[in-house]
Amino acid sequence: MNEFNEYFKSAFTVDNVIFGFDEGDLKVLLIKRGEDPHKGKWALPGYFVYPNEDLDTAAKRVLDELTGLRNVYLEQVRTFGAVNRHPFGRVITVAYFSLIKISDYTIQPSSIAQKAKWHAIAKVKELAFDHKEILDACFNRLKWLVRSRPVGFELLPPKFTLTELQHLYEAILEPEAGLDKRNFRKKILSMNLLIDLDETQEGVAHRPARLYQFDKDKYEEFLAEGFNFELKESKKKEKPEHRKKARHSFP
Amino acid sequence: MNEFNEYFKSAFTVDNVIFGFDEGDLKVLLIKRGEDPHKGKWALPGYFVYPNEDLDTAAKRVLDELTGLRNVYLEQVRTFGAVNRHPFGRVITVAYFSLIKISDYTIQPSSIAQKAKWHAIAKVKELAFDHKEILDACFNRLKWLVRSRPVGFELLPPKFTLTELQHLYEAILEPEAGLDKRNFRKKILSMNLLIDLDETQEGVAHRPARLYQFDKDKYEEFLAEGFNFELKESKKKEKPEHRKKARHSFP
DNA sequence: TCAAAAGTGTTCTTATTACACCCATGG
DNA sequence: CCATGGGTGTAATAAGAACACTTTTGA
Repeated sequence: MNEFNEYFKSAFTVDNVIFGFDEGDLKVLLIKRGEDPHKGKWALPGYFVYPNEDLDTAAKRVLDELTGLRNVYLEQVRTFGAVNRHPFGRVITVAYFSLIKISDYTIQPSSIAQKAKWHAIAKVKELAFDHKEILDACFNRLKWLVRSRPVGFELLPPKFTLTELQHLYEAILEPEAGLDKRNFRKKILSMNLLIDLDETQEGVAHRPARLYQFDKDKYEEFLAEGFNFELKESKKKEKPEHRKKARHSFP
Repeated sequence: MNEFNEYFKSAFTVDNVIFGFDEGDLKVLLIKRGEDPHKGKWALPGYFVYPNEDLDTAAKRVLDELTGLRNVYLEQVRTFGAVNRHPFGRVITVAYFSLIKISDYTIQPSSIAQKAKWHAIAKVKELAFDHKEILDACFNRLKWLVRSRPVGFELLPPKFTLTELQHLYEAILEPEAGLDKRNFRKKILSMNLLIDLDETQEGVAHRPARLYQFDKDKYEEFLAEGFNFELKESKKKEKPEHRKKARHSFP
């Protein structure tokens, strides 16, 4: 085992891209770094993995300390390990993302949580370390995920309107021309994963929308069989082109 | 920085699931371990990541030392880091898979390569460490990948018949009833990613099949736009059921 | 009564599926 | 001449895309 001692001088961290949805924007929770390296820059919440801690556990711990939330959607995405990515030595980081309901989030008393702030994804330009690259990778994974599994609900409050749901999908998928309202509703409702609560919004200056709830039980049933949660972008405003020769539209 | 010394006592490895396709079976290249731990068991090829080496580079190195191949399809899948997965200490491993043409593979002179052998995926039941779990994760990723990108060609010799291609897809996707020959051909050919070589097989005891080649240039073009490489299982032999209520068929 | 968003169906087009027979070769 | 796998087309069905007007509320 002596011959391997050389290799036992590295460390690894987890970094967590925590997604939320609010005011029509997809957001990510970032920490303003109080110390070097990268002091003053925004960074993903993360920390070293303890010697006796599994990777998933570490990711949950980071999330819990920051938001007080457990039992949320959390998934490993990819590991980033460029040689010089961390000034302290060889540190690779395992990237996770989680989906939380911003309405459930309350700032925790921990010092780190005091420095946390939600940022609209689209406006995040630069982050500490290689965190921008990590954010992009997680955002891409989310784009894929949302087409294959109904995880969107993880980001919405328990009761929501179809328009809110559509806006969430638009915030994630960023279709140029938006999604077609009628087709979106048809597709979503045809999945039978929504419970119509027979309630409506109150106090809005327009016709109040019906409220729905995600039917988690029915979802579990479907998971066994597998199903399609794809959503395609409306072509409405597409400039009249001489119709692409081949339209193998990978979603 | 002292406060972090505690964490710089770990190591990480890469493990590589090397897929090949031969005799109608999807195969994986495994190494028979010559030393403890897990002496005598089959394991994925892998090694510690050198202190000054990127993760991808390490994965390529492992592949190169074993097969002599470079410039092959290689992708990171997931990182496995259970606390006690390795008896030498805390070692997490970054899993990769690669797709190679078995016809290009020649056993390398290195001692490790002498112990390598191809195993049909379906027959691999137990592996050293958590390598079976890693293999399963990579196989699942491949199943997904093959539906979204035309990577199947990475596993075939430069010239192949449509039936060989179909058998490859069946080996990966494992559809219960096989794929429908006519629909498969229609779909594949409609993608315009194959060059008809205007050659045929020789020396076969039946009508010789046409040979095709993958059109890499055209693929690069398509990549810009995105496209669909999905293939669905034939329902031929499905027992006559009262037609599933909802058939959101996630591929 | 106005502004603002909710809600709702139909038609057209495209993709997917199911399905059965003749063809070319070597032995 | 036979065994083996190669090769081909069509019709029915399902899914996706385009598209515009009426309704309900608060201000």
